[in-house]
Amino acid sequence: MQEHENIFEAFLAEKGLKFTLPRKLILDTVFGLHEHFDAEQLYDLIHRVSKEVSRATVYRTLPLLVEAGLIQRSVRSESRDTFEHIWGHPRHAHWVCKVCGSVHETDMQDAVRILQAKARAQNFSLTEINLTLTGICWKCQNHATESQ
Amino acid sequence: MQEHENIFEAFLAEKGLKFTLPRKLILDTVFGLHEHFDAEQLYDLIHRVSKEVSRATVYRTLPLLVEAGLIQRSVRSESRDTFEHIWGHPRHAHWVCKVCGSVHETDMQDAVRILQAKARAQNFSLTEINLTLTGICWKCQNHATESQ
DNA sequence: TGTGAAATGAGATTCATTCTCAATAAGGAT
DNA sequence: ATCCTTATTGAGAATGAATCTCATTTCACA
Ligand SMILES: [Mn+2]
Ligand SMILES: [Mn+2]
Ligand SMILES: [Zn+2]
Ligand SMILES: [Zn+2]
Repeated sequence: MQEHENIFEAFLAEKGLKFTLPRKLILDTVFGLHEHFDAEQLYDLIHRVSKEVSRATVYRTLPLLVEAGLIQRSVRSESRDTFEHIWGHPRHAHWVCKVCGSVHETDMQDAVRILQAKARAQNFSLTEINLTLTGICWKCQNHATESQ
Repeated sequence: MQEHENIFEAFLAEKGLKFTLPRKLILDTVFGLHEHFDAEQLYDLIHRVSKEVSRATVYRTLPLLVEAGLIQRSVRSESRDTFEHIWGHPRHAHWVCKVCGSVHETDMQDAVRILQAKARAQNFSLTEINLTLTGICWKCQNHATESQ
């Protein structure tokens, strides 16, 4: 059994909930992915493997995974909520280009340290950090320059 | 004429758009507010003063204000997009308590400096910073302790 | 005052997400 | 193994924020 399964099972047990097959399938698919994803993409992916999980269960399970600290909401893409796993992944910031829509990631350990100190100072028990930087990427700036 | 009006008018002119009465009403209401708001709240507020602005125009104007750099999307509240003005306001981080839902703000000039340096280093033209920290506030932690 | 483009309002539409509820599955107790 | 209670599920209906449509109005400028 993989560690994220242990974590989720323990989390569910704590709340008197069951580690069912649909929940296991969803969890494993999420941790088999290494990109941001939304509920619909996840539902499609699971369906390639098995027809066992309904859309409703996908939508119901995602908030449980968030609560368990395994995933977090990420940059909202168009009109959909997106997620990414955080368990086992370093904190990173998202740089969103408002021209081409690309999303880059960078390390943010230095900023994280500052924020964690701030959280301690005000007695805030910090679990998620969501840092999104919006602007124009270097590629799109170059395009703008060329076309002048 | 207030400065945000000048900025918006210049922005619109640049794009061949007009600084109309509905847009002016929306802008002034936004800058008369000093809290986070969503489109519906804004629409209601404007309606107390005048029946001149439709819901559609509110929804259409908000992205223009974002593009003009006057407001930005903020912490998503329930299912609605929320906004806050940024022009004339220092950057701040949002601390969201996942128990009571409260949203606190703190200064983040130090983190901003780090991020701006990072943006320069990778040639990213940075216009918006959105930093949301999720966890449990000190009040809710105390409640949890008391009830044990 | 006339012209063309931009803007608007009312309401229809979209579509991601949540909800409902009857049917199942889990798993502890006996 | 069988009961029993409670959690879970799937299918589809419902919700509702946001967007779109399009006929009408306003604007800027000549
Ligand atoms: Mn990411
Ligand atoms: Mn704020
Ligand atoms: Zn770009
Ligand atoms: Zn709280």
